[in-house]
Amino acid sequence: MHVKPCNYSNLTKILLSLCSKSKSFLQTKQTHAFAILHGLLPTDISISASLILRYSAFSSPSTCHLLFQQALPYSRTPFLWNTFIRALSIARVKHDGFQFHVYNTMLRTGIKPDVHTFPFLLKACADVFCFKKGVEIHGSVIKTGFGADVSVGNTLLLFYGNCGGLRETRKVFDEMRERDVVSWNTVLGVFSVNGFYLEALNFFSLMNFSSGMKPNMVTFVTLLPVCGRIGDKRLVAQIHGSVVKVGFNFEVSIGNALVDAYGKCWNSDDSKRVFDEMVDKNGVSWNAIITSLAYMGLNRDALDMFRLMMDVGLKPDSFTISSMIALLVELEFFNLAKEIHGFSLRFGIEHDVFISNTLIDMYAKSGHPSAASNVFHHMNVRRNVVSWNAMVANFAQNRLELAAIELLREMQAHGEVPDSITLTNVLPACGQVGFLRNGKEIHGRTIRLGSNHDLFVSNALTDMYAKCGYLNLAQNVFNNSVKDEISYNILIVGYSQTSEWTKSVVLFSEMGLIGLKHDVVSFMGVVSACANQAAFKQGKEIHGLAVRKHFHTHLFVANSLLDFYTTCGEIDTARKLFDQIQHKDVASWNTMILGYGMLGELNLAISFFEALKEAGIEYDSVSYIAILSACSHGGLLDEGRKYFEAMKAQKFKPTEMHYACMVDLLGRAGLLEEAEQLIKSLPITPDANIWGALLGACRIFGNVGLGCWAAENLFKLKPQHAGYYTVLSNMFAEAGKWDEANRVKEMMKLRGARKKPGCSWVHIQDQDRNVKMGKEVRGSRVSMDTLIWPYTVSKGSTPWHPSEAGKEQWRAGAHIDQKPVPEFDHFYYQPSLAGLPLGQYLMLKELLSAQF
DNA sequence: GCAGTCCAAG
Repeated sequence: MHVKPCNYSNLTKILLSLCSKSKSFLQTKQTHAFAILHGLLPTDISISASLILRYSAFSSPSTCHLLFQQALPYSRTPFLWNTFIRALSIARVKHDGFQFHVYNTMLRTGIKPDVHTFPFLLKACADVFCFKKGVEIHGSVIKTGFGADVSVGNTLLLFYGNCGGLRETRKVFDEMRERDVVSWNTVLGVFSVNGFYLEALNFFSLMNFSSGMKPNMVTFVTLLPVCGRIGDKRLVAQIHGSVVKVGFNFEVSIGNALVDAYGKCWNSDDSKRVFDEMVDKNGVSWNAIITSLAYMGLNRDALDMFRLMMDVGLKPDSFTISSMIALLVELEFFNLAKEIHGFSLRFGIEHDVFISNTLIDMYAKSGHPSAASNVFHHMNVRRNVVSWNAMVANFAQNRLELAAIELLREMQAHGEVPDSITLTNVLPACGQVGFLRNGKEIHGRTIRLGSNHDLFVSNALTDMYAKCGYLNLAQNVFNNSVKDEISYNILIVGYSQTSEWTKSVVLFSEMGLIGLKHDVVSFMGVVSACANQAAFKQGKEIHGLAVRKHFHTHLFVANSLLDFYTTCGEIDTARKLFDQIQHKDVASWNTMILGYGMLGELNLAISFFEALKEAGIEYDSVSYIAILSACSHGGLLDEGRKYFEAMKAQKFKPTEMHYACMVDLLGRAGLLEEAEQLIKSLPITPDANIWGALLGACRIFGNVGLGCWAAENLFKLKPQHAGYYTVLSNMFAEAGKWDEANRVKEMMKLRGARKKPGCSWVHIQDQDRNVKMGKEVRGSRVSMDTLIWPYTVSKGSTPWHPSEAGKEQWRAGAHIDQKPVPEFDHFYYQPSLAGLPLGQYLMLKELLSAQF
């Protein structure tokens, strides 16, 4: 048998081509060692070049550099230089523009660039959006006379197209001496990726009908996504016709593009038909049909198609896996998504930036922020901007706002440039914690980035300002942007919690007038606006509208209505609505408990709380706030203590709000010392609500000493809050200590604390009357958000009253002239429970009022 | 040359 003499050079080349197919780092390293062992490396430049390219695929620019340096100087031909430049681009050496340094070194060494050098350099510029460098290289192209070369011209087109200079692209195209089909396709692609879809279509007809250039397959593959983007079914069908005419319809890539394009214009029948009729199918075809179905919202069909793909015995690739996980996250099938991830591990395709990104998203959306971080930190592929964005979203959506804001800094330190999606992700975090300064900074950035007119961005900005309590700034962004339903909802909800609540109602009706549809959030916002101000008439009208439009059955809207009727004192109506809600959630129950507590129906409050425990609904810490506040309203000391102990015995950790309730409960029962002890032994720093409760109690019982202590702490926390000064001053006055009383008033003036005039809307016998607050309001419906303390008189249970002296004064109405009504944001007066936990809302309010 | 990941109101 004749054995061919072994040619190690050829063998290495074969091995390298195998490495290219298997994409195995280990094999590449083994081949590298093999080449060194057989003395091929410093001399054989074709092997050096191949290895450099192989390593570039694993983002190892340093190894590429080493291989290049090891190559003997005389063997460094333009070919090797070009390969090195190209490898650096593939390895994505972005930050330092090392390619250009290499190019300059090449020129200095006396090597003349050849016809391949410029395309590689221009491609590098296009990839890293380096406009200045590209223009410079364009200059060298002209100087060296390579401008006439069609492939150089084509990369120039690509460069100018990528870096956004559409005018320049056209100019280069028009000035090209020679054009081939690639030139036409490149411009077509440039139009397509930059969103100039109509221009792309015009350009295609120019090519097809006027230039005499015959479109090739690439032309159609580039054109079809454009048709899909435009969403024109007839256009896709037309292109489909042309494709059939020139006989490209049996090509896999054309079939794939057709499946996708039909899907994008919501033509599921033709999308499926093209897929079924494809003679040749590859993985892309299956991915295309799966993503098309998912795009059209046919999630179940997409899932079935994935199963079919597995049944046929096709191996899913990273495209399949990432889109399947995204699909399952959308369906909230988190367990199934994890299973699919397991699949990908088995197939060894988890090292993909797309898969990692979807995994981050999956864990974030399923409420496992640390698992998401874990994926992020252990990614063994290069993170891209989407990875960072997903992480920012992970933090922002899982109540780790500070981490989200911090990550924005960190990503820049890692050389990643935030895009408009990053900013839309951080903005909610800024709003959530009331970081106005950071929010404004980001606003500035969006303007510099030119993305402030992006609907997502402008909505996020509006929301951020609204959440920070700057409705004027929110309105400003709103006025200067395009608006959709969400923009309106943001402002409706934003105004609903303020004194300008009527703007919510105005925006609500304006929405209808300009043809935008109200949705659940619009109704929720406007009802809660009415609830906050006890605007009974408007609220009832909107309730009527909600019924007509069938929104009243939606849980969130129903909860807002409950809140509305309870704050308006219409507890019986609230009860009727409550009974009609089919699937009540914990907020529905909490609202009722708080409502009954507020109106002094203590037995009902307690029986509702007990019923909630029985109902099999997971009650939360807000439920305890509601029942504790009911107990303190009714002076039910023992019950309150019992519930507080029961709560601690469970998994609930008492928050500031719970302690405030307890201080209030003890204080009103006259157990001021015990309240004092409780505050001193707190495991947390007492907040304004806790001190406020103590101050209120001291005021009732005329305990000036303790009251001073509470007030001092309040002054530290909220120096601008007029209410606290007033209460303290009045306490001194009642104790006959006029000097001290005046001193407190002086202090208040000095610190610039302003009092706000108070007034309350009382509805008596369906008549709206604006009355001065403080009158006996027995049996009427009262909005209590401006009262100093809740003054409720109930039938049926033991009424609780302020101290006799205080009561007398109250009855006489003497305080109306003497005492300004302080704005006192104690939690009783903010009974907005709809949808979200009260505690959180108040914490936010607290943060919002903090000075920056 | 085709396909996939991240974003706003509650």
